[in-house]
Amino acid sequence: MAVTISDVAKAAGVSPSTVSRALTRPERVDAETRTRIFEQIERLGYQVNRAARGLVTGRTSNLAVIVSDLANPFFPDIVKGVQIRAQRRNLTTLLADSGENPEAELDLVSSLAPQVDGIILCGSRMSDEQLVKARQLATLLLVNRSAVGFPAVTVDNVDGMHQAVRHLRALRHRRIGYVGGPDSSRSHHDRLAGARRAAAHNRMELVELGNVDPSFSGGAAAAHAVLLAEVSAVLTYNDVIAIGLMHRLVGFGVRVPDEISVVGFDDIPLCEMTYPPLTTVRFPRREAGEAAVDQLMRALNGAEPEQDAAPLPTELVVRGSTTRLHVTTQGVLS
Amino acid sequence: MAVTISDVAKAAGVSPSTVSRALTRPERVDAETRTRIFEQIERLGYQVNRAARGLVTGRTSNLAVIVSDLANPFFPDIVKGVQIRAQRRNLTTLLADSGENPEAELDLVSSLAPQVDGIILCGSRMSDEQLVKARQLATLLLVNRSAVGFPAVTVDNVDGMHQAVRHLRALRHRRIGYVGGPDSSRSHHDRLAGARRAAAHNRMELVELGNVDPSFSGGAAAAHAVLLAEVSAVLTYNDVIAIGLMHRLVGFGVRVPDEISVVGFDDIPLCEMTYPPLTTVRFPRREAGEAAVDQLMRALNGAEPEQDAAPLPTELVVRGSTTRLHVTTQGVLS
DNA sequence: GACTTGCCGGCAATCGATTGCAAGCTTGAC
DNA sequence: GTCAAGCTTGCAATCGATTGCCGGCAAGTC
Repeated sequence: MAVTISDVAKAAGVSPSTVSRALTRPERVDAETRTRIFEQIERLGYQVNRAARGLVTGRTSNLAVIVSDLANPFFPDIVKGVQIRAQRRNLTTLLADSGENPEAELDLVSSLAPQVDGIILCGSRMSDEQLVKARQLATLLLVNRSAVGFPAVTVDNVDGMHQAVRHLRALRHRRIGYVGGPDSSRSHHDRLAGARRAAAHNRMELVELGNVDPSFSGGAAAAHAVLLAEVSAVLTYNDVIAIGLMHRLVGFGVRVPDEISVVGFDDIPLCEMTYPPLTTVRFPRREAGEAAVDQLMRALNGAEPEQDAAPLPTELVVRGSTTRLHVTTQGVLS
Repeated sequence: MAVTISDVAKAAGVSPSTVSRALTRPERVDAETRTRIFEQIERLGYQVNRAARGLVTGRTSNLAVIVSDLANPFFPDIVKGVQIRAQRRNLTTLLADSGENPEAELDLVSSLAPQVDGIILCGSRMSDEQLVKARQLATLLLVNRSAVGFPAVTVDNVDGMHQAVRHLRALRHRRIGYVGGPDSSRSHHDRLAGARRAAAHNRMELVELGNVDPSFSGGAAAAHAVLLAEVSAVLTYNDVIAIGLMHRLVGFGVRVPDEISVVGFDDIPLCEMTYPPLTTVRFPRREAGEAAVDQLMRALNGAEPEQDAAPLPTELVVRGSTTRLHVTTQGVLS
């Protein structure tokens, strides 16, 4: 069987309590005894039994991440960020997939709650009421979603859009479109607001092209609206929409970026694999994952959610789907 | 605090042992008592404390999945399959990412081992020796990798390639290429063998175009070899390579599929999003994930790995990256 | 030299389940 | 009517840690 704390105690010539103390409050045990204990721990390959520890402390040293869809390329980097930080803190990560279903998400929270110290909700689809219920079950932390009174990790969507618009402005575009995401999404509204403000600020015309499902087919479906709007460039709610849109535009024989420039949001790995590669705004996913663990731990230690951390910075990534506008209508050729 | 087994016992007017028995061996307790107990469990919302149970039974009811890279679109569906089956069996899933690093993978196994009943290794990068070491730490199950004496879930790579080759044959191709994956990969060898045999069987010429890294850039790097080989169609080790290859070919101005047909393997979600969409062979990932849990449980109950389950079936998915060969060289125009 | 103070470490209770053993009861056979 | 067999249930030990409490000892104070 496995090595227990008593084995170590016997080998080091102390009582089990002392070994336990050496592990959990090292300063409470004499330096010499401590090193003797750690030598034996090393030699015997002792590992704490987390079940036993959890039983008495009430803490599991587990944390859960719930994402809406594992296959969505947006999430892996967030999860990786979480894992990195969690590992450093000696926490184990459980990962669950809600399948975009708010009820399933709430069920997951309730079934995961007893097994974890806290839960990180990535892009939660739950309503505010459901969130409140969920909070009674476990300590929560939201990523890329915010609700009053909940600790959250957010990114600077508004500034990201500013950068994108400025980029298009520099490339001489004047009339641009925005293909929106789900109306229920907070980040959609932030991004739209950012686009509006930046367009106004740069004296550009912004055509709002409605909301679509944040999926490949949603983006494809927006192609008609984009063409009808006669814009020379399009911003989109996210990369997946942008990629679907480009796909359909190319299918129509429209040249990207020569006839229409396209800008995504998020910078998922796919962006480099499309033809042309997609210009986009980077969402700092790994950083968000790491920050999530830190904030969750802070919340577990009783911090107020009021101390909302500043949004994480975003950054424009220029690739091949945007280019300088060739003005031909007025006879000006660039 | 949480509801315990004693609370339920008190409420139902029995001893804690009886409640425990009702939970773990229902047939050992009187039917009437049992229903009384379950009523109280329901009413009080009792949930077993898994730490406490684990402490005495030695089982954690946890299982781990280790993948080489979470961001690889190949894995999510496998993980989903695992989660579905695990949930049904009341198991919790831990997910870890080895970052393609065999040593890190072994470390993960050793740190996860005490917390789980078994570990599912997806496309493990470990050497056979490392696998043997890992086996001493935990009960293992391999997915998409095989090694003698280890229980594994595999798919029918050979037949998949047969289907792909037959497809190209029907489209009149006669001289085709195969861009290989890592030489260390078992499935690469299976797929190559399948391609060879199928080509011979269909009287086609198979040009082996070497091995590349199974990544987007690996695929792109193979473009020159493909062009030099003067083949009219290419099979690839996997979809990611195929997509990288297509990307580069299009960059060279080569029309896909008109000049060269391309076939991938795996059927990752990306295949539908490329232009043209990629013809490929479906790797039944969700099914593999589900089978993995079942087989792992069988292994935990002491089954012999000899009873190797049959490989899961693969299936050709025809999309837009393959087309009928237009024979122009001999003056024959179709 | 007596007494206070504080560090160090052991004892024993505890967390919430499971399970071997045995007692009590019912049932049925002889 | 007695006794064996079998079913149901409770008692108490156990899993492997943590932690409050207390005693022993050394150092420091007056």
